[in-house]
Amino acid sequence: MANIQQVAKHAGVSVATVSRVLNGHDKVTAKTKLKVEEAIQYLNYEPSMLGRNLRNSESRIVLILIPTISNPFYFEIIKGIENMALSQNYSILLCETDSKPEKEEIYFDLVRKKMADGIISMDPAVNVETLKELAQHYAIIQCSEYGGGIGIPYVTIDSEEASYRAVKHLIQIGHKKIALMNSDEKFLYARERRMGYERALREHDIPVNGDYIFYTHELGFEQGQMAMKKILRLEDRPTAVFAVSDLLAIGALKEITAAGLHVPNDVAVVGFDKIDFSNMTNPALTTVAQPMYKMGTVAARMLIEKIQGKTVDSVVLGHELVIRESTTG
Amino acid sequence: MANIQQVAKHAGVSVATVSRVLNGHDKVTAKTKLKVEEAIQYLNYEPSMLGRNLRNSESRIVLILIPTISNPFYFEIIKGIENMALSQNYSILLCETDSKPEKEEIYFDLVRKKMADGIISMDPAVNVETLKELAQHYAIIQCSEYGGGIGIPYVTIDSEEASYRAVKHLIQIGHKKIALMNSDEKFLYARERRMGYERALREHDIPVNGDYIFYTHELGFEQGQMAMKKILRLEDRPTAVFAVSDLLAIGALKEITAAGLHVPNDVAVVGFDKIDFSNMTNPALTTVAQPMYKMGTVAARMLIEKIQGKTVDSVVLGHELVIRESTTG
DNA sequence: TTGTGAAATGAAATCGTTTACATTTTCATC
DNA sequence: GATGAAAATGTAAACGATTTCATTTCACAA
Repeated sequence: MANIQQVAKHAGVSVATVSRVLNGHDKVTAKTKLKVEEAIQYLNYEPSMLGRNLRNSESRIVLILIPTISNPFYFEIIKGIENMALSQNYSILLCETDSKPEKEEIYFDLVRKKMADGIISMDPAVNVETLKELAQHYAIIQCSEYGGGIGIPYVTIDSEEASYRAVKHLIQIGHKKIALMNSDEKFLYARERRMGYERALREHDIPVNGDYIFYTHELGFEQGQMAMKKILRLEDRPTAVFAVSDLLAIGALKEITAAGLHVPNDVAVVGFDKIDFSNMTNPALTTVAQPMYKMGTVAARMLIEKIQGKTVDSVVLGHELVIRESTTG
Repeated sequence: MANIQQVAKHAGVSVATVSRVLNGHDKVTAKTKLKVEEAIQYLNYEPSMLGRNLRNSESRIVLILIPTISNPFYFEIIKGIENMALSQNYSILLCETDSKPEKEEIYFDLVRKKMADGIISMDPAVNVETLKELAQHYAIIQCSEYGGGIGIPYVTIDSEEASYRAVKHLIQIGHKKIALMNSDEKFLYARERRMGYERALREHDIPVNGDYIFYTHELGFEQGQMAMKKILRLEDRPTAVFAVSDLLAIGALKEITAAGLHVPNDVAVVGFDKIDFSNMTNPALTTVAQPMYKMGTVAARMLIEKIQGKTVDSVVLGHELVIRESTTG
């Protein structure tokens, strides 16, 4: 609980000198450095970030905005962000918005009040207007989910292409009746993924059937179950389902099995995200892998550069289709 | 980017008065209050937490220490902590230790450097010595996992009793050959859960068979698979498995199915934690539910009281056995 | 010995608040 | 209108660091 004054006094030097040995930017004699270090040791001194932060007008904290902590999709991204941030002496504040503007506002306030130096937003439901306004004064990066054309740098994958390749895989193993389990098309990625789905179908002369396209309110397990129930009731039942999230796909899996049908013999299933759990199901899920860890590190690096006042460009990363039992048996 | 000085000037009052309307503790005339509020509005002023925090010697940030963010077990607890914290104007820094002392040290340093006001530790692998030493100067609460007798308040459940009831359930539906999939007994909860397991067996005159007890290094899916492989190779194969975490149990589930056996007809499975996924598997998992959200709110309340200098007592909460398909078909 | 420039150190301002204490204003009372 | 207590406001000192600028120290050459 000592402060820099006491260290200075104890070492017989000025506070400036103590600060210099603390930060190591400036030169000090080996002898005085030793004196100061002894005093630090003796007094068990730890520099207070509160003082330092005020003086430097920074908090060295970055905010991560996610809709909910329980979606495993975010794990690897968060790890990527965290590791990059830590290496640059930043800490991360993980913020669940629950897709509620009130909670969002609480966290936005944190940056307005200088408690955070910047934001990485992964919340597709974020209030774009506020974000835009905030971006004029503070460092903001969009990760994975993004609003296009609002002038905020983002890092993401090519959703349309990923979706195209997933559906093409289903076509190539013989499916023609392929359902799409999509989320609300107010989200850009949902529109892109439908376009990829349609492109794959068209390319193989399969007509797009509106009855095969389902929209869910959220991307969770229950929504997957509910949508699958509807799909199973269709009179001309699809033989394959492409779901835009693994949790949706896992819900479908459960529902198909519960109906006494077999995956993939009766219905094949493809998910999206390659969350850890997608490998734990029976059968293991075919899914699109996003380079999540990389997305995290890139987003963090971009944010830190933005904080430092540099201009940064958006980045589109690659993806990969992981073929497992839910399509190939 | 205005500061309190400029607001004061613009409103024609002193900074003290501005501070007073900001905080509302002290009395100000309705008229001056209006003037100040107008100035705040006009200048788009937001008080800086950096200045305030330094002056108040607090950061209003609490640390949550968890081994890994990808264990769903922690979700509800974290939500509980977060909501309670937010309601008291605290923010939470979620810290993954990966069970590595180096990372732990980074986060401990954050509280030493006053960047955080306290810690809620949920990491069973935490360095108890350092924690004990830290607890002499800073507010620390243990949640769910705890080292006993080290004088740091904790909130947890009665692991022994929960384990006892889970195993008793297996016995009551006719099982006699019950395997235990436990984690390393260097952890208190692991020892307690084995004791509960043994108590249930003894109470029904079933001898404890050392060959039926397995230890895993971590509590994940893969460890569950590996342990289950071993169990399936036993010549006198158990008819039931009690795993001390849901992820272990889910690994067991997958392995049993892969071996062409049926759950629960060939092998019944019980997990522990009632994570979201435990309901998404085929079959759904019987498991012990801990009152996670409550644990979180209680831990947060305890921590905040500790920060305020009050003395707090440890708390033991109730639990509940959730019976689903993996034991009853 | 003295002068010189470079290197090391110190003094004091600064970051943006809160608050103890001092001062002024207000207003009921005589 | 003077008096006084209570209410409102102002002044200035913290909080704990960093950094600019001024000053001292030092080594070395003349």
